[in-house]
Amino acid sequence: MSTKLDLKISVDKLLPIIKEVVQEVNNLSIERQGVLIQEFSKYYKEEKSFEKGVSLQELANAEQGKVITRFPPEPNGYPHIGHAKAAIIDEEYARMYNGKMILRFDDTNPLNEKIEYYQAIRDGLEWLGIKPDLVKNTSDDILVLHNYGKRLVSEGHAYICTCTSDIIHKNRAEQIECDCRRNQNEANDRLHRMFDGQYSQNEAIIRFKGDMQSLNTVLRDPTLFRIIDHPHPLLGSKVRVWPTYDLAAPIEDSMDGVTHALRTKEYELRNELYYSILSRLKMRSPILIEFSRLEFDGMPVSKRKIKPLLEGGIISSWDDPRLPTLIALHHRGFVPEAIRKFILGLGITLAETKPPFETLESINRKMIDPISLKLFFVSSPVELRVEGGKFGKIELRNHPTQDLGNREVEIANKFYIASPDAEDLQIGQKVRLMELYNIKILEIRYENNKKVLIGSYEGDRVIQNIKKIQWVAENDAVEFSVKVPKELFIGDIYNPNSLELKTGYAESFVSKLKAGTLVQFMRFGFCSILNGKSATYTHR
RNA sequence: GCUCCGAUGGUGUAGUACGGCUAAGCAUUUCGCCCUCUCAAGGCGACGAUCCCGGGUUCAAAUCCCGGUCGGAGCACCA
Repeated sequence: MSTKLDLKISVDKLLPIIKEVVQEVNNLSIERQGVLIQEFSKYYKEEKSFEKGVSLQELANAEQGKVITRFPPEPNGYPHIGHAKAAIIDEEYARMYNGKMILRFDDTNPLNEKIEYYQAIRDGLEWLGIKPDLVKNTSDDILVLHNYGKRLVSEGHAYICTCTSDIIHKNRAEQIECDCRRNQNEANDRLHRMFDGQYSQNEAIIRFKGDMQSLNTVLRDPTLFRIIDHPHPLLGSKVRVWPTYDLAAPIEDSMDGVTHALRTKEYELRNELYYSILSRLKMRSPILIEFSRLEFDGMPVSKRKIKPLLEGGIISSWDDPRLPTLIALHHRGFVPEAIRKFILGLGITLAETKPPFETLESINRKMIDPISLKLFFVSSPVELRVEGGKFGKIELRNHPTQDLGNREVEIANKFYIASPDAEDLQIGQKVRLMELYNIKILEIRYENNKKVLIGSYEGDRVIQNIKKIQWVAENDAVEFSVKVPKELFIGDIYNPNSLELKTGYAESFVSKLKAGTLVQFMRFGFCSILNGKSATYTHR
């Protein structure tokens, strides 16, 4: 009815009829109602593609209220757009089925984890508006994991291998089982030594009895535990025997009740191992689903590429606007709703592609347009003197259609306009100073080698079809600069011109704004305020 | 090298499990027009895909089968 205008108009006439029908239906038995619903549903085909791009396709074997997903980042760096994809998909599915979503820090390698990163990931998720139903660490379960490992060994599904990594590597390639695997009678003894600290790092590992003949090399007796003598950010040096991802992930997922475990597609080959470990342990197995990684062209996500730039001082921090980290996107002026909509629009695909950053920008632009203060900034300013114009205080609107308040500006006869505009103007041309008045260019001269435009006041009324330009009053101008991020990498190499600095004057009003305020500098672009003197360019 | 995965307009995707309703929807980009005190937003429109290639099955294939090509991943005591 909401889409049929004629019905809408005559709603008061329809109301009695509607009430009658509702009464009639309510008098029927529940069974009868069910039968009728079935019948009627035949006439109403589901509109599948309704609001496409904002909802995910159905999950296999998903029951309302019973779906549990999990987002398992390793706390080894700042979360980026790739993490956002995984986390948003996990959360969206949990929400879609009225289920639960777990945030699990997969912190099983003390060499990589840092306490700082646990927090950075939490902050990133919070910004995205993701509230996990449970937050835990894989390391919380370290003893349980040890027990499962011991069980695998004592039941003959795993063994302690003391071969060198070279030998292991070679045997894998040649599909040969080593003696460690074959001597089951030594297993228990070795097991004790493993956990009693009698082996040193690199001396022994626990390996899964997979299948050395398998074409899937992951199955050729992969490592389940190794010894790492390095303090863990949460457990210190108490623990030396650490599980690998291959062991920890399936057990944790199974124990946590995860029904649908989503991961990126580079894990595809490990699915067989995952299921195999759980079945040897006779544990319930989640459904594994994979999707492609998310990365932008020229904006690498990999720590391998970013860390050198950071360490070399080329990039000063993880929130540099050229980076795809969540904190960078945030500080640059992207809103979390835009990230979510963008990611959901991508869907779950196995195709390895790099979506256009412009699409994200476009979504964001539409979202921030109504909430951005519309202000003036002139880059590479050129002086403009107006004869016959008014002096004194005037009020300017902060947004043409939204109520975002006004600002007061004191004007005189001197202004600055942006150099690209100044270059364009011809003598005799009429142009409007936005929100102020019209002028005519009388003269273009040079004073001390600097261009100065002289114009005359030509009335207040808005004239169609003349150029409208932004301006800053001379006595209201503050020096201002905007950082404009470009592609960090071109192909595989660092782009030295990836950060451009545009300098000029902005209205003094900007110095009153809090960091993070979103503005649109008219005819320049959307920006996020950094402080009273600078901003970061969000996008055009 | 071996194994696995993928392949729809410039880009990202929908559709592909149950072949016809789709010579293919949406978004983005680009370009017009309208609106507008912005180079933004909004409205309208246009350009743009023989659905990687070659065979086959079928009355009918983007959708099924076979064989290629190209791209990605794995072959870690990382996750």
